[in-house]
Amino acid sequence: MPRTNPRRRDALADAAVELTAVAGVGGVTHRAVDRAAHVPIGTTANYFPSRDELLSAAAHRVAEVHLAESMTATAAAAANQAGDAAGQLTDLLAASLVTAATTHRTRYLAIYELQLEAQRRPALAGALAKLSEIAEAQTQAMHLALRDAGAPPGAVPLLITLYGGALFMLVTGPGPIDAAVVRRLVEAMVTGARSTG
Amino acid sequence: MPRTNPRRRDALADAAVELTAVAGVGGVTHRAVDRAAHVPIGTTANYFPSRDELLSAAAHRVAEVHLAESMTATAAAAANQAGDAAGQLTDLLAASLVTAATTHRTRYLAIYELQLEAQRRPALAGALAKLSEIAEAQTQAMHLALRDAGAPPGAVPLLITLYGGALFMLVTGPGPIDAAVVRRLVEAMVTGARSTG
DNA sequence: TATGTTCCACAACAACTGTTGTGGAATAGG
DNA sequence: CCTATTCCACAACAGTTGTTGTGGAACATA
Repeated sequence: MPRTNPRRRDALADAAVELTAVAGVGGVTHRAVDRAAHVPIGTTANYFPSRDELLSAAAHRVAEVHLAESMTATAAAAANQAGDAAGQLTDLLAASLVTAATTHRTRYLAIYELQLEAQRRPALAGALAKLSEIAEAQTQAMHLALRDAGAPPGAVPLLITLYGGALFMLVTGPGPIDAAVVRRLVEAMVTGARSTG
Repeated sequence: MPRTNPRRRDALADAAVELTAVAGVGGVTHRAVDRAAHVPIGTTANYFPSRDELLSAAAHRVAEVHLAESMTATAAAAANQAGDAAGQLTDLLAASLVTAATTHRTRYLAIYELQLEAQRRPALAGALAKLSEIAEAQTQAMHLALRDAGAPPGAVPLLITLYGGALFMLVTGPGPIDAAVVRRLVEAMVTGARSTG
């Protein structure tokens, strides 16, 4: 059985993720990953014998990296907790949106590519499901902030949907990211979510 | 020069759009379109000599069909105009979201596929730009309704972004479309957009 | 050192791709 | 009926794909 060296595995999966973003799902082939990762032709095919496994590995990897990064981000956000809950939530989400749409833009492009491919590839859908779980678990702070701000239950999943949708529009949209525009967007999202009955 | 019979052209482009939705951009090949449209192998290659032209034709076609349909929808919506502007807008958007995410789901899947492919295919980006123009022109009624409801300028593009993002989440999300959830989503969007300063 | 096991580089396969060219059918003009 | 032009079905090309198999290197164990 192949696929044994964990370091190589992750490196190949990372290369696959990057390839997904810059070349699309269609550009993710065993040989293309080999070239991108500067390993001999055939290596990727040894670690991920089928294309399903290759794409699922990319999905798992992107979830793994995302989880690792968001844990530190949450810790930092939890550090400063004072006053105006809704305002803090707005600040947090606006900053999060901007960095997601700029610094991590290629990562989300890859995620969207995989998300669409998952429509016709059940194994990929399973791998991507973990990403949604992360997003939900990630919003414990959001729960508290909204509860403090007097929002009804059900406001959190609503906010998550609005946030995720806005991120897609920003990432795939034409223009550069305008922080002021993002700020207004988040204000509208939070206000709207709080007002829901 | 090929590509002459307009009816055949549209039929091939339609087949390309459907293929984009069910097989992804990567599945849209000359021969695959031939098979899907039940025409002899080689036909699509005669009408759209390069892959760029083929995908761009699919984008143009999806915009064309979308425009034709949305014009009748707008006419119907403009028919009943009375009272409570914001409430009417909410009704209109909620109904629009539901049909977009259910009846026209495959169309939007195709659009998202093409949108991502356009990131690395300038010709496609140009073809898709017309879709955004349609969406903006489509919102004259939205402008009026929001103005009547005392919303600030800039609320309309904000609402369009929220709407487009929510549609993506609904179309690519796992579960079926729940009309009540969509309703709450739209209420939050409209409330949020109106409150923006 | 001998041995068994893990890992990997490479070859080979059939199938599919985009693109281009060509010959003939269909059609229109006279 | 003849001719010229438009349209299209098909063949051929070199290249790439997923997948599988194989032989040997590297390694640990004894």
